[in-house]
Amino acid sequence: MNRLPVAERREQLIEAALAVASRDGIDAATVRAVAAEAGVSLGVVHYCFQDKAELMRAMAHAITGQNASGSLAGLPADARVEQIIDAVLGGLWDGISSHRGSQLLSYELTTSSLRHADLAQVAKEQYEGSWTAAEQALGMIEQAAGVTWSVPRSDLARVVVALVDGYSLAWLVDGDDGAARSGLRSVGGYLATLARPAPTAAPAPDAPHDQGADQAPHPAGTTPAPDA
Amino acid sequence: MNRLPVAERREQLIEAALAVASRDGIDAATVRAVAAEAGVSLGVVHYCFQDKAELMRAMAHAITGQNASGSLAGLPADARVEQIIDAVLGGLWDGISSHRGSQLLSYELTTSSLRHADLAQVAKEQYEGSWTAAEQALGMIEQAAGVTWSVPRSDLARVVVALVDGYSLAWLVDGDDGAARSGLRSVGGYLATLARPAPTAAPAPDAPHDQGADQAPHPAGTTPAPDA
DNA sequence: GTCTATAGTTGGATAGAC
DNA sequence: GTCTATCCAACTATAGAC
Repeated sequence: MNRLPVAERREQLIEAALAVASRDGIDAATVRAVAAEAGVSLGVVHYCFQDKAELMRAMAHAITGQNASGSLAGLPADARVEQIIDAVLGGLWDGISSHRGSQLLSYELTTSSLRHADLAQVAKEQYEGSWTAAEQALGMIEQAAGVTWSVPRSDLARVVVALVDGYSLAWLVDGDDGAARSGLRSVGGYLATLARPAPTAAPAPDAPHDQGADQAPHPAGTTPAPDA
Repeated sequence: MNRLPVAERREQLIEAALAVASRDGIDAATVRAVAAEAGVSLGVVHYCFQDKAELMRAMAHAITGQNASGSLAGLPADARVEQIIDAVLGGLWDGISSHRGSQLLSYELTTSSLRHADLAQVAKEQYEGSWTAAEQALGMIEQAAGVTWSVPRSDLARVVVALVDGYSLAWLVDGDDGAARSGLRSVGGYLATLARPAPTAAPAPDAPHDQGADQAPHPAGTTPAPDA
């Protein structure tokens, strides 16, 4: 109905695609369905996007962008490593569990990307983004808690992403929010195990680093409580 | 051409479906494609299966079954917990990484199951099977190493499955086998952290117990998603 | 039991009117 | 720029010949 500039029309269609695909699955996000969702006619979509793959790529780009944005709000300023890690993982999980459809769509996009050459870049961008975000979060934890990690940050980021992915999938299947939360909490305890007091610069003023002590590879003492 | 009893024909078609879907993706596993792969005509498939969903369910059942089969061969008899865990995770990973298509198909099946009521049971069965297999594997490690876990075995099973899922997804995307292996190894160290010497029975020095030849084995896959 | 033929949908993409 | 109309391909499913 309304005549819009192409750029705005594209945004509108991307949002419509996101709505349909999150709600009904990636297979339901046909060009027709997206057009209907946006209230435009079929031809409009093909006018704005070269083909369906380009629309899907744009949708994927939009969803990874929004995932990256809503994560690290205010960290607890003065707190022990465990608490900070808990807060970060908790916030992350809140973002995931409150958007079930989007989360499932993300996995659908990943698998589709791995099968169709048209979308080959999508999965790589998703994980590049996830790993980078996790690394940044780990960096923020370092600063906030006055610690460094005893393993390379990139390796740790990979563990975190893998865990969150794994727990997300399980939660999508069985819907057990409690199991996911307690599982993540217990893993947070493991992460805390890998933290060491920062060597050079003075740790945060009001966060004495009694934590983590100097431990060898397997500190049997600090086991993550698997559930609470 | 050949006239086969329905049961055998079904087996043949299930294998054809598995071949097509592993190779070209779940969307490519159309009734036509499966019929062509099996070398039969279109009608035959509809004669053996009520509809496409039933074929997909049968295929899913077959893939979770085969995932369950190929896992815990001989464990190292006399070894420390770390080594035993390493061997189990390593064997598990070998099974996964040598069947990329099947692994990816598992995730496709999970997401499809979560979207289509026809396949609702598939994902639940996949994870029930994975969790059970992981618990059994943990039990075998307990016996082989003479330890018990300091957290409930079911919680631990969930962690293991989540980690393997997460690393599998990442590996499907970036193909970095080394990162997956070293990540799993480091996680194995974490698991060892949770082992305690078994209280009652003496931890027999050399393989005291029967190897579970009839055991169902490991975690199969699911799907991926990016996180924040 | 197996095949051919075909019905009946649905989806991607384009042409051309306005 | 937008809409209608249409083409063409692929799919599920069934009917009916053999």
